[in-house]
Amino acid sequence: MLDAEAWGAECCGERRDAAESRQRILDAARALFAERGVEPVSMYEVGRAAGVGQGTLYRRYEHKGALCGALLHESAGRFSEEVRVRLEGDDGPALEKLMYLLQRLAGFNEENAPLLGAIRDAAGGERRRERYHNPFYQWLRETAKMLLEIAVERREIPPLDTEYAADASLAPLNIDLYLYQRQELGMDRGRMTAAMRRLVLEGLKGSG
Amino acid sequence: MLDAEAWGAECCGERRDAAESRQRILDAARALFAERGVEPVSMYEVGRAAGVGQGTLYRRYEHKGALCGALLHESAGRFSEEVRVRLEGDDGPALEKLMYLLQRLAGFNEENAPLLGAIRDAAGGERRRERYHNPFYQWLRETAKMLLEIAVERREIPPLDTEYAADASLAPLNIDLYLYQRQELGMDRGRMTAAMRRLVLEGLKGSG
DNA sequence: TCTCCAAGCGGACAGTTGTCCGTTTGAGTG
DNA sequence: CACTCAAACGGACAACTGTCCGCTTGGAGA
Repeated sequence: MLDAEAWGAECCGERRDAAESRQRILDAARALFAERGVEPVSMYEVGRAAGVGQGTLYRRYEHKGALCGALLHESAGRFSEEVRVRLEGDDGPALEKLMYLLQRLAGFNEENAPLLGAIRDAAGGERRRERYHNPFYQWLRETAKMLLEIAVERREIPPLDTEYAADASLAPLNIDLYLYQRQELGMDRGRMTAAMRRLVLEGLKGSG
Repeated sequence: MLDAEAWGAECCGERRDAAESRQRILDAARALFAERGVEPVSMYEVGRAAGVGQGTLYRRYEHKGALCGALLHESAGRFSEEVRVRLEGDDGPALEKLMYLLQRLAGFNEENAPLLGAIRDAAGGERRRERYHNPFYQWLRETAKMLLEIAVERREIPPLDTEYAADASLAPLNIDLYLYQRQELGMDRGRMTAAMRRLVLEGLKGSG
């Protein structure tokens, strides 16, 4: 499960001054991001606006991606909880549930595009591994894999490499491609959902 | 077609001093990258090693991604040429040809991982669009789309949204996911190829 | 050959990231 | 309350990106 704290929430035994710094950083970031968007705001500015030194800022959030992750925490928790509830029931085909996951993920991309973009940008160079090696993606991956395993068990689909198939199913929803399709290519959500549905449920060779 | 120059080769009417600078920059970059890897080398260092000022360096290559693109030029040209030749013949199913494209792309990732990673890293923030809006990806995309259209025409597969399907087929081969699967998850190429083949040729529901 | 100027040059610079380190402080313990 | 020290603080700092701008130069035309 994707627990609280997964992507950078408050830790537990925080000293009072530390908690206050954290809150001031988050408030300042929220305000600046709301005013000017996420991308053009630097960590330097956040620190200045929050009235904390560089050391304090980076001690709490070691890069902009971590800060954005913390801001995304609530939204991500809601998302994973809603998905959990829907998947819990024993009703309906597992592939249908996988489609639900993917559609909800598209919605999550839509709602949180700027923060997700910033998180992605921050995970470059020596932080490349964090792009996939993070609790949120791990949860997506495990959930998709589980659904595919159930689908195989129930003979909805023949056996296949569920681990690879999970990554492959999620890959078209990576934030960069998603934004490219939406903003540059002008695809609408309905079209993308329909096309994705076709590919997931029928594959290329499906009955159309 | 992916022409020369697509990703940043020499331009045509270059002044002699400019050509010399460009060559020195490329030589210095190649040497530094070979010695220490791509990621930890900064543009600043490349400029210093090449003996050119910042202005000259950035006039030629406006960011590290562009420099890496230029270094990749030859390899990318070879790749697209080889694919072109294979696809030219009128023989065999279009889906087989799509698989060929994807497998060769996996090989391209493998051979050029560090440069591709650096290019990706450089395309963040206000340069997000360049991640997909570049001649190389456009060529991949158009090629995949064309093969899917042929497959539909020839009744290899039922009609579908070829544009979306092209992006979706290429998405699992994005360099970040590819490296994660290879390096973090320890998947081997054979497994990935087999799993991809299954998904492309049969879809999830295929005859297994 | 001389003139001219667009193209090219380099280095200073502002703004940023992320680290380091000496100083301060909050919260347990006696 | 006084003591202690790990935790937290802030600001200086080195390194880097990308821009700007005044100076230089290759090469085209007279």
